[in-house]
Amino acid sequence: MTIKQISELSGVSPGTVDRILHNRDKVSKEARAKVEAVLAKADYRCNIHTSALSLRKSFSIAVVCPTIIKGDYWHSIRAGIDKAQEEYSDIELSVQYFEYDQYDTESCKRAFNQLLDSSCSAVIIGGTFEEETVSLCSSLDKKSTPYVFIDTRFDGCHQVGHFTADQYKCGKVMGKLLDLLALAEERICVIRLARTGSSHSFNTGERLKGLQDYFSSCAGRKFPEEFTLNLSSQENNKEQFIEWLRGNRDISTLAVLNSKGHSVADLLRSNGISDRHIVGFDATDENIRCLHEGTISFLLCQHPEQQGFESLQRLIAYLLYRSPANSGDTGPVGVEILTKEML
Amino acid sequence: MTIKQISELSGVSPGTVDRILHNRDKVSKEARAKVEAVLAKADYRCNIHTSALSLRKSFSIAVVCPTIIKGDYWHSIRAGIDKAQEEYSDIELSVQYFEYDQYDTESCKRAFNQLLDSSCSAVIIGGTFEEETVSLCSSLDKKSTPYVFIDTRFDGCHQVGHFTADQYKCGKVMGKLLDLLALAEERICVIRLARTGSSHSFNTGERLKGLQDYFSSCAGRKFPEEFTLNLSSQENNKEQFIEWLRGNRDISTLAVLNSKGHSVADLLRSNGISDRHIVGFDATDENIRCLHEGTISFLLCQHPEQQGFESLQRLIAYLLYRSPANSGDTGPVGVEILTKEML
DNA sequence: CTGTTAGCGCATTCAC
DNA sequence: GTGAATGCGCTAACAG
Repeated sequence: MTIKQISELSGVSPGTVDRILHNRDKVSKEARAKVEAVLAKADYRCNIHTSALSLRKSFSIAVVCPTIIKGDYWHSIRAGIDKAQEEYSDIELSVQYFEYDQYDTESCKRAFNQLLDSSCSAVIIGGTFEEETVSLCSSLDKKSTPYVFIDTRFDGCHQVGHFTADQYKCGKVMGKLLDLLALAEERICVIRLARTGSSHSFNTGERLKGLQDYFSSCAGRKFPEEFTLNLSSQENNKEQFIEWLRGNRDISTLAVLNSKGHSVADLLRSNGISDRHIVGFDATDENIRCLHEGTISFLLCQHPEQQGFESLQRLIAYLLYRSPANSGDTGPVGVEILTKEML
Repeated sequence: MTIKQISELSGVSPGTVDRILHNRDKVSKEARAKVEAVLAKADYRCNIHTSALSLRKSFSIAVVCPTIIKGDYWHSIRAGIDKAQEEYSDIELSVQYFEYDQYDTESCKRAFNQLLDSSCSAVIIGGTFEEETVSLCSSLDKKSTPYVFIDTRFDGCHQVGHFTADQYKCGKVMGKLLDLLALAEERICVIRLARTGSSHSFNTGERLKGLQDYFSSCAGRKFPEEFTLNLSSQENNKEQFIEWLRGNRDISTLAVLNSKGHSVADLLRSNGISDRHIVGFDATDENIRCLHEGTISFLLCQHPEQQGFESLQRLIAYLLYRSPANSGDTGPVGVEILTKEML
């Protein structure tokens, strides 16, 4: 079913049909009536590719995100974005990255300002710092530049889409895995990694909530305890942790709520502790290595590639057709459990 | 980079460039040299959509598969095929299904013959019966009709692609889950569902192998035992099974190697047995219900939708461009672990 | 307000 | 052997 066919069926010109479809210009009531009558039963669907071909618009997409490190989370997201660019190669897209140090607010501000100076048609935001990100969004709103969120979301923004896993569910699933790994009388510990800045706070918070809720509804099991570990500066904090583990052999199972599971795994290994289970997040190269080695038992993964792909896909649809904002969840991307056996 | 640009850069006409790109006609050495020089550094990639637009070919795809039941495995595959058809809606595709009863060789033969009578451009094969499928493939080979396999594969065929999870790995993963669910002193039982016909034998065989290999390398754990359960005819076989379970309370964990986990779960429930764990395959509606109810602990899932999507995508690429056969694995689709908490 | 036309990238046909 | 012309579905600009 093409525009031409519609026009023939309704006795008007293709131009008019196009005008009605994209409610571009003023159209007479009669013409509209005739065309819509045909449209009602014809299930016409616009061919996005020929449409783009004709529009021959070119879009520049900006991506702001934490520094992309090979084999890391945002590296996979970029892979997904690349794939989408490939898939829609008939649409002229240029993608520019603005990376920032996720532990440095100033670097983030700088990246955001650069982005605002560059003229871009749409933005993919991988935000870390709430205040700065919200401010960025309101600037974009003013310029009516559409944007989507990946991984995080903040309230009070008008994003066109939002791509992330359901972190609360992730936490629940993690709870179940921990529950399985630890025998009834053993203890579970959630390791909170101290970090400069408020990074990932929303996601890890949701995960913790899910985890706790799992254990609340779980009779006959001690509630997991928490340990705050500082991997960066104070050496003695690490040693304290190791000592604590040595002194509490019944702590059999450790949860790491962000992608740094490998750091904990390596720390244990370098101290000759090999009788604890670790469950972590994200299939980064380092974490995969630990899964291989057996120092991590389970990894919970989002689908970063899919997130990247769908983000760009969403923006393209929006740029071409202003298709409805769908600002809520865009079909929340799922969680995946990864084990050594799957590698 | 367009054909026109290439032609300008190399000082020939677009027609000639096209001839060279698709090595269609005889082209003079000089022209070829000039164009290939430009091509070498220009990384031209044909725009599949405009290409299809111009070719305005229409393809008819045939799908042969076991009867599609709503909420079942092949239903999801069809969803993926539909999605691909949507995504490539600029290419005129008609998809026709030939379903057969997977427990009835004759019905399968009938479907295969119908398929061969219908003239189609390519085939997606969800085979069950080896002999019949191999024969179908050789008929298709003779007509040089390309085909891909979903879910199963048989040797001696010349498929253009093959979309399935790695069943051996699935088995290993299942082993790990069973190992986790059952306490050290408890026993694990693999339930083999007796079925008419040789259905799914390859897949379940691979799964069993993986499962066994997991436990071989797993010290201090009894090897899982097997029970062959006949759900269809003999009532006493079921009762025997229930009695056996009642008499062996240390059998805490049951594995079902195909998608019928829900049948076992329901059987236990209707007999008031609720202290056993079940691990099964495939996220069918029935299995999902059991996961919800808590009667199934884990489901291992392939990505049937993705398999369907990629199958059609692969065929399109092949039909349009005879792109290299890639008859091996086409990036084996992964396995996924599903739990109640993810729902 | 509406029909006509040209052109996007590509493949084919038809003159040369 | 090769270039020019045409049309696929769609949009935009222009002329009525």
